[in-house]
Formats: sequence, structure tokens, C-alpha cells
Amino acid sequence: MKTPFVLPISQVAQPLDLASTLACGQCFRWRVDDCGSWNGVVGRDLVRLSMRNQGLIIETSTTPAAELAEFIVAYLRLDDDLPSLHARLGSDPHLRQAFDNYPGLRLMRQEPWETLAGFILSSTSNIPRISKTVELLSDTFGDEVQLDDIKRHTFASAEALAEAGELRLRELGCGFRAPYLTGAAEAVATGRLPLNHLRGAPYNDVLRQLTELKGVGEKIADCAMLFSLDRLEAFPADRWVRKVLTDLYSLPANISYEDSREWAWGKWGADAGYANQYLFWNARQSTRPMRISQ
DNA sequence: TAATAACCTCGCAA
DNA sequence: ATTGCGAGGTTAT
Repeated sequence: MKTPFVLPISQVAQPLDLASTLACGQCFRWRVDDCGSWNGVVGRDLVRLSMRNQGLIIETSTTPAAELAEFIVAYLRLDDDLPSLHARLGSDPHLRQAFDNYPGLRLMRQEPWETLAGFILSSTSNIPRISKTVELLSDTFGDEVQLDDIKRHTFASAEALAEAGELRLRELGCGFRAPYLTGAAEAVATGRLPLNHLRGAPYNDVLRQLTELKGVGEKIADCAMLFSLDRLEAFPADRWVRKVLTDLYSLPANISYEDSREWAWGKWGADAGYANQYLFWNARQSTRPMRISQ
């Protein structure tokens, strides 16, 4: 018998909007059901999250929920002081609007390998397709986990993807990203890229190590750093963010990636990553309303 | 150093 | 239904 764990939000932190947080493009494996509960795979656990009566309900497949709660707090970055952040950056009218639209949107602290792999697959793609491929890789190479009537799979390990090889990953729809993914998998599996030891390392060191991988440029490296490696100053400037920079902040359209990063650091410093995600999601949503995936 | 084409497929719109 | 376009980038030229 699985026992849910209730985490009182008032004791942890501030606003939490699961829908904004889990569907704002920083992760690819969370799904919502008819009741507004979200299920995803975290490590070896199938986890279901829902908000009830000012508390976060945590249900798990394997680890007792009460034991996993501390990890979930870290995973959702509930230790980040969102009201302070909103106060620090809220004088900017564009960020103010994004804060008003998505007050409980939080950056996450995801698993580094899954995050890197997911964003390698994001190159010239779109969120529905990335999600589909990530799920297919998990179903193919991961282990089944079950919570009530929900069955999902753990994410494909670096070892499994390295062994699968480029051809197999092409068969599974990875396209030209297949060799990039196997290359990264091999680097992680052999320990040449010590992904799990990069949290807290200096930005430039991590950037250099990640971009040594084929298929990982500055943007993908920034995503991995921001969403999984605790580098909250990372500023992944994709086409949407760059459009925001030119349309709303009057930066030149042909500004270099490095210059946009320097500009963001000058304006927002260590908060650049949060500013990035709010601007990204606000811009993307205003163009195309959110479709909630099954 | 800066611009341009090529890369695999799939999702989505017409 | 079928077709055609473009997608959260990176690399090679």
C-alpha cells in the first residue's frame, strides 16, 4: 500500500504552479491527467504530483514518498526564494508581465544525463517530437516502473544508449542527432565527462567540457547547466529568447550568442537563468497557447 | 571572424 | 487525405 506524502507548501516556499513548471519546456517527461495530477519518472521512481489544499501531494512507485520528499524539494528547486526573485526583477515591465502570468513557474534541478540527452535531441526540433523520442528511448532501454495503473520507464542510461549505437538510435527517430547522442552517452558512460560532478563547478569550466561533445553547442550546454547543473546564471538564448531580446529589449538582431549572454549577465547577473525562462515561456505562450500533453 | 548550407524526421497547418 | 513547411541548433565549408 503506497502512502502519499503531503508537503505543506507554506513550510517549504512560496508559490508552486505544477503546470507552468512541468510544461514550460525545461523537461520532457511530465504528463497531466484529467484530475490535474502530474506523473513523471524521477530516478528509479514513477512519481505523481498534485496540489491539494495548499500542499504538494507526492505519490511514488518505489521509494516511500516521505523519503523521496526531500529529493523532490530539490528537484523542484522549492528552496529558491521566488518572491524575492520577483521583487528583484519585477521592475522590468516584461518580466513583471511574465511573473503575473506564471507566478508559480520554477526552474528545476533535473538529472544531468537525462537533461543533456533531452536537449541534444532538441536541436531543430519541437517539444512534442522531443517528448515522443525521449519517451520512446525510455520505453526501449529503461526499466518499467508502475504506480497504480500507470506504467512508465526509467530514462535510458548512458551505458544503454552508448551500446545501442547510432544506427539503432536513427531507427528510433533521433535523425541526425543520433551520433551526437551516442557520443555523449559514451563520454558519460566511460566517465570521460564526469557529468554528476559538475554541479557547482565554474560556469566556464562546465561550458568547455559540455561543448567538447559533438552536437552540443553553447545553447544546449546552457540548457543542461540551467536545468540540471545549478548554473542559474546560464542564459540559453534560443530563437524565442533572441526574438524577445530584439523585439522587447531593442538588441540588434544579429547579436552574437556570447554578446547576448554578456548583456543578460550585466542586466540580471546570477538571476539571468530565471529571467530567461520566464521570458521564453511568456513569449512562446503568447504566440501559441499551451497544449497539455496526455 | 562572419555568413550559409546541410542535416533526419516529425508535427502541424493548409 | 496528402503535401509542404519549418522546427527550442550545430557543424562544416
